[in-house]
Amino acid sequence: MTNHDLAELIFPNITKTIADYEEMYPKRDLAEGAKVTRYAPSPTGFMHIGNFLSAVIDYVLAKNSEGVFFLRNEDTDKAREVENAVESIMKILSDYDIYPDEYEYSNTIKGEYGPYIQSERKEIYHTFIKHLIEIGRAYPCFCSKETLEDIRKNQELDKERTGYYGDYAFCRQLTIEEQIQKIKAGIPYVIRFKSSGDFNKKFVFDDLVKGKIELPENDQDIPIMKSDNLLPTYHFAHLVDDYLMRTTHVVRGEEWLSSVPIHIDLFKAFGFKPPKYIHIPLILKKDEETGNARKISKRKDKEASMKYYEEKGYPPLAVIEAIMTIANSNYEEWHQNHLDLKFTDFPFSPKKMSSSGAYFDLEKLDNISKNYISTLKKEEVYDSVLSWAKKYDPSFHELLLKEPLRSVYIFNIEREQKKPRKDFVNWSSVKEQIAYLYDEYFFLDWEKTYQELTEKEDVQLLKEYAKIYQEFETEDEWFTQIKHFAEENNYAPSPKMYKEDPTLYKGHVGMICESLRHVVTGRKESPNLFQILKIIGQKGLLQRIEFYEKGLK
RNA sequence: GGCCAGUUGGUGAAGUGGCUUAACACACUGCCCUUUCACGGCAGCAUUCACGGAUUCGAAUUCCGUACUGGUCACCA
Repeated sequence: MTNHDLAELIFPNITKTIADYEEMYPKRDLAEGAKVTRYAPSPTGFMHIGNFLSAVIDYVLAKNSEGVFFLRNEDTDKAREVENAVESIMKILSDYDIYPDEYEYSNTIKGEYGPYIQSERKEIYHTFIKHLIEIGRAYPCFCSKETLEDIRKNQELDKERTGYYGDYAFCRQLTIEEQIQKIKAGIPYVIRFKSSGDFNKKFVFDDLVKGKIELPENDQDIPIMKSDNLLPTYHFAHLVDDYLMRTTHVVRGEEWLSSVPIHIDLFKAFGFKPPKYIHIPLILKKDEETGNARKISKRKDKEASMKYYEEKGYPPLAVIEAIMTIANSNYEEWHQNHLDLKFTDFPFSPKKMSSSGAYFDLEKLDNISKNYISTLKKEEVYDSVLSWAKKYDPSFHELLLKEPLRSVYIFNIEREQKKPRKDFVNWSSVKEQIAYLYDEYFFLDWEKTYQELTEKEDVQLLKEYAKIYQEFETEDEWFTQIKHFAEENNYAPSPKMYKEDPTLYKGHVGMICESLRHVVTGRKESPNLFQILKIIGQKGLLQRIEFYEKGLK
């Protein structure tokens, strides 16, 4: 009995060889230096911001070098899979202007290196495993979950390293006859990789972010094929897929760093050259309870999901800017100097990436987003708010549709100037910012409208002003009039005059403006009053003053 | 516990032996501008790079040790 017999017993239907596949998936015909990257999520229907970061880096790396970026569906864990996961991933990516060159879902396939769905690559994996068995580098393991658990407990008790290695690798010592006999007896088994390393020996690994790291050699006989569905584990799929798909750069989270020895051992067993690795830092968050940094969590942190940014209505480019700043902190500066270029043109450098965990700072994102929105044209703002509201605020959407001109006008207040206002952080905050201009919201609820204000305004004075209010062409004219009005009512026409001798006046013109603003907008701050008054007109002004007065009692 | 990594201000960080009296951005504070808020302008905000020791004429930057933090140790990726 030989390894060959064992291999034939386990994989009787596998007739292709590794060489066959190498021929089917030849070296990619790309220019020198072109990078082949991939985004390889498991289809759980949830995109974590850390995964998104790696996808963005993958994409930039590929586009930057005229390489290829492909999407691979890692669906070997059938228990966690959700429907249409790939479509939804493609959708999210496209929201951010990221388009994989190669991908596959339902009946659509693009690219020559597929299938891009792991569960459809079973035969390929089996071919590689069969080879490993034939050369004596893989074996069936019949240990039950309970046995494995026992081994671990004993190791912990003896203060030994945990795992399936050395003398603990019981099934490694089985003879081929025993193995064949057990298989024939129908005992379930996994296939394990026969490791070749010595844990006490180190090798140097060059990570593109972290630089040279000394790691122990791999002596763990890890499972490479699962017993129930005969699909490979991550480690083995990574080897086969990234080899055959000719991936040059693997971008993944730092949590993978500790499995690098396994991957290197695996590549060595086949005599393949491993890809370059870019282990990106984890995205962290300060834990409220402990005050320590911790990995941003899917369960606890809403901002861990890319869905959050869509719901809040952050413009995709603002999110990209924030993400790119984590990738390379000089991104913002570069972007400022190259406003005409896209993020894919950014010369991302793994070396410059911080090697410690990064915080995704929501405050910073707000700032980036505010700045970005302030540069948009009024129509762009209108369109964006409209499409956001369509999904997340139907009544607001209706209103915007009903009054497009008025809305666009409102969005344009203090926009077309050198330094535009920065009132809008994201689309979901727009309504609150401008609600006072819509009667539908303003007259809804007195308490709510004036909740910010505590001081009582001089209604009589405002009524007097409303009487003489007229719509002027220019702001200067308008302001001259209100100055006169101030003087007539014993208010100083400028704050300076008032400051010189406050006893001479009841106040100054600025105070009248402030009162006006409070009553008209219900807020302590608002854009230019002149323009607001223009929008609501004298009638609107009177209505608002009366509304305010009524609610005072 | 083993292995690996990280530790620069309120925050994110630049920085790889002298050009650093530590860049930039966010936040914060003050002043100025202004009809208000915002925007903008100016100024302030780490005598110091977790701690201890070593190498060196010279260290945030190299080495050793300590502490703390994180990751990992699944038939999950």
